[in-house]
Amino acid sequence: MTTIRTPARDKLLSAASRLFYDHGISATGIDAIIAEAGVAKMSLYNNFSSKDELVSTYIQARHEEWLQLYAIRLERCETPVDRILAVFDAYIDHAEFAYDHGFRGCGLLNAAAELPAGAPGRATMARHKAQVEGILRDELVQLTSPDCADVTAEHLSFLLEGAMSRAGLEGQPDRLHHARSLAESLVKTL
Amino acid sequence: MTTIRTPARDKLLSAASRLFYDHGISATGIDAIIAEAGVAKMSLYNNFSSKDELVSTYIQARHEEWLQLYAIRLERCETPVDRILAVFDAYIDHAEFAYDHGFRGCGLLNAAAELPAGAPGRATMARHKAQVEGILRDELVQLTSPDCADVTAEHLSFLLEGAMSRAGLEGQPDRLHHARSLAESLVKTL
DNA sequence: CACTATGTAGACCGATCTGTCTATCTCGGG
DNA sequence: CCCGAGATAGACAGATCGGTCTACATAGTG
Repeated sequence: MTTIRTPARDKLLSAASRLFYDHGISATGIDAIIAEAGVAKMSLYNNFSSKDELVSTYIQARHEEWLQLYAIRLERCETPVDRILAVFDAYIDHAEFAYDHGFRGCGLLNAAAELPAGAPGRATMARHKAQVEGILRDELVQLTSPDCADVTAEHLSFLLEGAMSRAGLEGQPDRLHHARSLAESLVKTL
Repeated sequence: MTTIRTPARDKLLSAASRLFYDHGISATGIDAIIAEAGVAKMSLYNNFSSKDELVSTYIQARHEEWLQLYAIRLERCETPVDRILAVFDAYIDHAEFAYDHGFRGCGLLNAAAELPAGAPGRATMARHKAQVEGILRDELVQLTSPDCADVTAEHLSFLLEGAMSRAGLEGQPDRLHHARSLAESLVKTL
């Protein structure tokens, strides 16, 4: 089976990713997506049942995209401190990747901002951020007590998300580098 | 001149504030705003030239709203440490005020998430966050060296914004209280 | 070759969007 | 008392939205 599979779905998802990130979700219409993807409208509805499903897929893809970015950084790590700072590096990678065509901060957080209070999508984002905090805590317990690891993991998460927000507003990743050095000195005193 | 002024504008602005915060900006239509305000459509266009101008006014109002919240907290402060923690308290006040009808994090950040990369509105938000950081720095210089004040003000800003993001995703203000205690122990070691 | 998967172009639908306009009403001040 | 400012309800316009449908093209597999 040498099937090349369907490229239309991939073209749609990557086009939607660009547009959703750059302009926001509800500001991005179906017609803009299929034009960017260079694909017929029916190809969208053959691969996704609705725009909502495309949005959900986009959110899921962004989540896995970050995990991938982190996995790459992880390969070159040896110590727990390395692996903690690799989380910050992965955020920086994401920022610098988006920098050319308009850095706007965390795509997941921006997407969440367009969802009403009870929406299931918001819980997905909360879980993603909790997972990042969990990664930090898992490394920190190798360096200190469980209680201190909990507190410090949350502290580092605040540094990450806070710096990402500020960096997104300013359109440049400097703040994330500052957060990384704050994290470094914070972790090295444990 | 005992003119009561125009109440329609105020009704519109407060209705728009609620809806913009709860459901997002582009998800909130003109018709929903005038229905919530209990006002005719022409009253909107007599007071605002377009939805965009209403949005700008909303953003400006949210900014001043926070300054007001902070000013109230400030009255009961005596030391620089008090005034630093009052910033966190003002954030908590905002969170708990919104908690009943669906807390969704910082209204300004959520609004920024719907604006494209170069939009002037995003610069307004960046300035607001820089102003908060400036308030923190102005208090910190009374406690430590200017260089250390710079670094610590940024650190505290990250704690604020990071905790606000996490709290917004989770729909409850716990994270902000955690950020406040982190800030407290951070500042007390200066 | 013929079959089937998938993709294409574009007309089309009903709903909703922002914004305009008109005609009427209400009410405080001179 | 009367006038004018501001508010009202609602029809209306033009654009855009998400989504459906049809008819046709293409390409890999038996």
